[in-house]
Amino acid sequence: MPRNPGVSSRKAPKQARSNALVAAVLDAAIQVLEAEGAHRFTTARVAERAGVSVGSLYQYFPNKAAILFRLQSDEWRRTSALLRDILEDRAAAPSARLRTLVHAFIRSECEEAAIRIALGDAAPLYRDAPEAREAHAESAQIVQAFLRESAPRLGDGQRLLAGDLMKATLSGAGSSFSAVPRTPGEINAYADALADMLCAYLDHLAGGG
Amino acid sequence: MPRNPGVSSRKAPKQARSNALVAAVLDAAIQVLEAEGAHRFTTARVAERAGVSVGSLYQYFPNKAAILFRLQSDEWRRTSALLRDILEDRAAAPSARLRTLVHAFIRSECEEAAIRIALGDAAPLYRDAPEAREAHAESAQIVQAFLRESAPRLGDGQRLLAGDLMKATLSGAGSSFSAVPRTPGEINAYADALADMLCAYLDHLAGGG
DNA sequence: AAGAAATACGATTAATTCGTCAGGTTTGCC
DNA sequence: GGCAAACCTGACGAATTAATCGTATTTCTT
Repeated sequence: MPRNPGVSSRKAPKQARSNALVAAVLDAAIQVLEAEGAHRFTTARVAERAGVSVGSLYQYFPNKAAILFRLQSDEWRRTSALLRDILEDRAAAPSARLRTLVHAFIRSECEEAAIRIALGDAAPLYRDAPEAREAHAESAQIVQAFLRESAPRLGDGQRLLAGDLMKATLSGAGSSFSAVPRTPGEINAYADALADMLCAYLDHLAGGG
Repeated sequence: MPRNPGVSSRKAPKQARSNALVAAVLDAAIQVLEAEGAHRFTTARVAERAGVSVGSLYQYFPNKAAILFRLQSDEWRRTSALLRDILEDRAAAPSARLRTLVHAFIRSECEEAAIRIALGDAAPLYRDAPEAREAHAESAQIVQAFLRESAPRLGDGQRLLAGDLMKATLSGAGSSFSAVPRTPGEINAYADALADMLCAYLDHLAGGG
């Protein structure tokens, strides 16, 4: 779709003010995205909100997509950390961890729904960037480790498949659910139902694999 | 986001040539979407590909979003029909129907992946149209009827929740899976895994509900 | 065949957008 | 102070786009 001109930093900031500028730009980007939507997200608006000039912005981001990619990238990193923190806690039973994860994930998905929706709308702009692939690999590995522990009798192929499916289910059900504003009660009930489903599947895998 | 100017037909075609024109436009729209992506989907390109002028196009569609909404609407109708055909066939056991549905759905999702991805990318343009709401209600009702039959002991609230969850899972897992090209073998394996998961959940609902 | 209604055309307008570049300003250092 | 590197600025060019409207053509009716 749009070109794929590399989405990494143009140059690294060296002085304090340029670091502050990059931070201000990213902050402003979130605000613009949240307040105006993906459709009105322009470098000019971001620069204005950040209190800098477009020229400065383009000194640290090669194009508009790079800003969006950076935001999405940070988001992915936070999600990976969440996965790791919860799924690697071997003090709790696997199904309990899974349930905790689902609740935490759905809650966070709903809290920042506006940003995530806007970022999703902008996905066509950065989706095909080569830098995007590795981001998913990390969370996939965490899920694999979890499955290796909680369904040890599963073959490698089956485990890869199951991991992909669980990841897709979590993120698909999450974004579908958070597309409309939700009350805390709804969030809890939905997360419980989703946890029921994933736990039932985990049992199925561990048992009759 | 973009205005919400109503997305219904501007006027109904009355003569044969105008009916043909509308059909040609819709056909061309699919081709443009598939060949160029949502990002390059313009009324001018659609009109050119259809062999008509922009002016004619705007006589039957009030704006660009209306064309996209129409395509998505047709897609939703086909999916509803699929749901109904498979889930209402009371000759087969519920879990068998569910498995059949998952296979059919995932296969169809992969067959027309390019269109669906492009249509999804364009979703911000028509998502907020009031006409969109009722489209989902129909498929929700079909799933509710299925659950009323296959998990009769479930309370109304639980059933609504479970139905939403199953719908979200199906479509979320489907679009996530079809985001990359797949071989028939992969499609089968994934559909089986997803069916396993949904069937395990259905058992859970019917049993310990 | 003639008038009315429906349909088709496409140049044009007004708006928006991305990203650049020539030149000014600040910082750090001797 | 004075110099160079880093940094900042914002007007501007080039491109794209959605949708209109005055005019021309076709079809229907009588």
